[in-house]
Amino acid sequence: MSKCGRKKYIKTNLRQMTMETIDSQQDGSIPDSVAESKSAHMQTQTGQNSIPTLAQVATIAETDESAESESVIDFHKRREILSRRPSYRKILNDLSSDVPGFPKIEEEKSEEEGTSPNIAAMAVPTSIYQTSTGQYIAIAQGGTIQISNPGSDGVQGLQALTMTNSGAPPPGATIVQYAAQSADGTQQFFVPGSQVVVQDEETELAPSHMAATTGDMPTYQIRAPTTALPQGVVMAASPGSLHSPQQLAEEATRKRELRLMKNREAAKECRRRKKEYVKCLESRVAVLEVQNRKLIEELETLKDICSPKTD
DNA sequence: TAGCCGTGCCGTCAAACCTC
DNA sequence: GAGGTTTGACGGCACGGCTA
Repeated sequence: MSKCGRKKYIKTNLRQMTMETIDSQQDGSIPDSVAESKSAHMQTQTGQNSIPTLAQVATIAETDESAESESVIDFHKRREILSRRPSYRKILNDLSSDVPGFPKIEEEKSEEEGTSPNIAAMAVPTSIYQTSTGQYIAIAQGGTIQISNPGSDGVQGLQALTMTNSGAPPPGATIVQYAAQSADGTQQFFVPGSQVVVQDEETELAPSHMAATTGDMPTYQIRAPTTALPQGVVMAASPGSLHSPQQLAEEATRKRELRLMKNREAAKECRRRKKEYVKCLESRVAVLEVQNRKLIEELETLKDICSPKTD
């Protein structure tokens, strides 16, 4: 196993165990089948070159069963337990409903509500957000977005970025998805159908996401479609206008690019949520530890009060 | 200083999950 | 059930710390 694979395997196990711990906290017990499958999972770590999938883990654990009927039942049990868990947001919101004051991952606001769907809403009543890079983003009623750099004090000195993100795009508009500077997500720019957005050659060499991660903001130009398109720019075409196999291939490529771009952004957002989720769990652990200490102290105090009576 | 190791982040794929 | 969303898994890269 490569070092990378080893690292990821450890991470995977860690998460697996963490999730089981959470479940056991909620249920009050760890199911036997989980423990079994976990041990099977751990066994594979020492002598195997490949990382077992959940199904493989279940299969490995299954071989240990003596009774066939039991193994079938356990297999399904394990499959249920090891099957995909609810999203981080769902888990966290479930937890937050149990524990008052526990932070919630906000449901993403739809665009008509005036907030960018990919900016973390931090349960602040005002429409001012801070990105992971420290930038402040304020969203005005009219959909105007203002951005200030972390260097400026608070939200003062905001610079207006003329952009509307409410309502439906105008008819025939081309939606251009644009990777923002941070991993906070994407913004959509509606461009009239007679024009296209072209990334400048300087930033074109590296993909936009690379520029985003390196901190170099990609720049774009709006051009007429008659001009030669640089590499990497894919024009959208209406499905009815496709005739030749080449056009079909281009359409397929365009769809694939779109899908990859969306998934790229989704993966970023998922990782952000995961981090937030882990942070929330850590803070919950801290709170519970404090509670636990207080209860122990209280118990000791009560013991002290009660003990003279028994003597 | 080169090599190794651990860690973090990213893009992609695939499958589970969700919504309509 | 189709299509979109979410997330686990994987490979790759970059970077910093450690050691011979």
